[in-house]
Amino acid sequence: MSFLDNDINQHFQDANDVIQRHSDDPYCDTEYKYFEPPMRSSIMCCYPITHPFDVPGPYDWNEQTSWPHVVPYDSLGPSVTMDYPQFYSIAPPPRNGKGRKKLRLFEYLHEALGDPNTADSIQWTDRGSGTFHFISKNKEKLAECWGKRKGNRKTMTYQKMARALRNYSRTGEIIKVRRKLTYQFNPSIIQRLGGISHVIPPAGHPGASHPGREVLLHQQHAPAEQAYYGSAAAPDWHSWYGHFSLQGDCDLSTSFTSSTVTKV
DNA sequence: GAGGGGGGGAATTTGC
DNA sequence: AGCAAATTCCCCCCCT
Repeated sequence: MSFLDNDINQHFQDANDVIQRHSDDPYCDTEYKYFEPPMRSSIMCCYPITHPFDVPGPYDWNEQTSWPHVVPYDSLGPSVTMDYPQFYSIAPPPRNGKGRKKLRLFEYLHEALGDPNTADSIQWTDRGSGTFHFISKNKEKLAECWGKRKGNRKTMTYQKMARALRNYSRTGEIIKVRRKLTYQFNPSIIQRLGGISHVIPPAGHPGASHPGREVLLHQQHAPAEQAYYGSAAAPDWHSWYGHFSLQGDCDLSTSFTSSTVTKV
């Protein structure tokens, strides 16, 4: 168990505790829906998985050619234009909540991704790989909503929210995908938040135990889709990370070869 | 050149 | 009080 995993485990143990305590709260409560963590069942209902191994995951550590293609950015449904005014009617959060951990941004984003009401602001690009993107038109609304939920003094903007997201690159909780407004969750984050990413780096896998390495994935056909780390030290779960790309721009099975990965 | 998106340094604020 | 996380401000770069 890596240092990162221990830390994340602690966070999610706490989150689960809270979820258990509030399991009677209706997730569909529009006024306070973002005050409380979503019910586990609510999250899971978004991911109709009956068995974790029924669904091929993108993070098969041994079979690099087995990853499914992902949803093309351009093929996103018409939901991006849907209007859900209730989503933004969110009151400030209660201060000094006792026995409750601070809501993390990635938790909020994951929550938003599981809520159809936020589909006009944030959507899964590929749920299986934990990749999501913001809708340019409404990303500021989501950011504003996040700021309100946190009770910030000033209005949250996408730029500021993105700054926080970039900080996640250092911890590896979320990394930036080299595509506009697109980010990717660490699979362990997805799994613990109730997602479908079921593949966990094996105990002996470098991604589970050696933080600090950096990787730059050079993909032959679609450099614009590269996932990459910046200069900051990032955890080395780059195997799952580097494996990701987007259908239509890059063929995973052909692009990810030993010769295409450069360790910086 | 303008605008949007992205990256990051640094200081500050906030909550645990 | 100390720390982690997030916020805020700022500047810069790249791309279209």
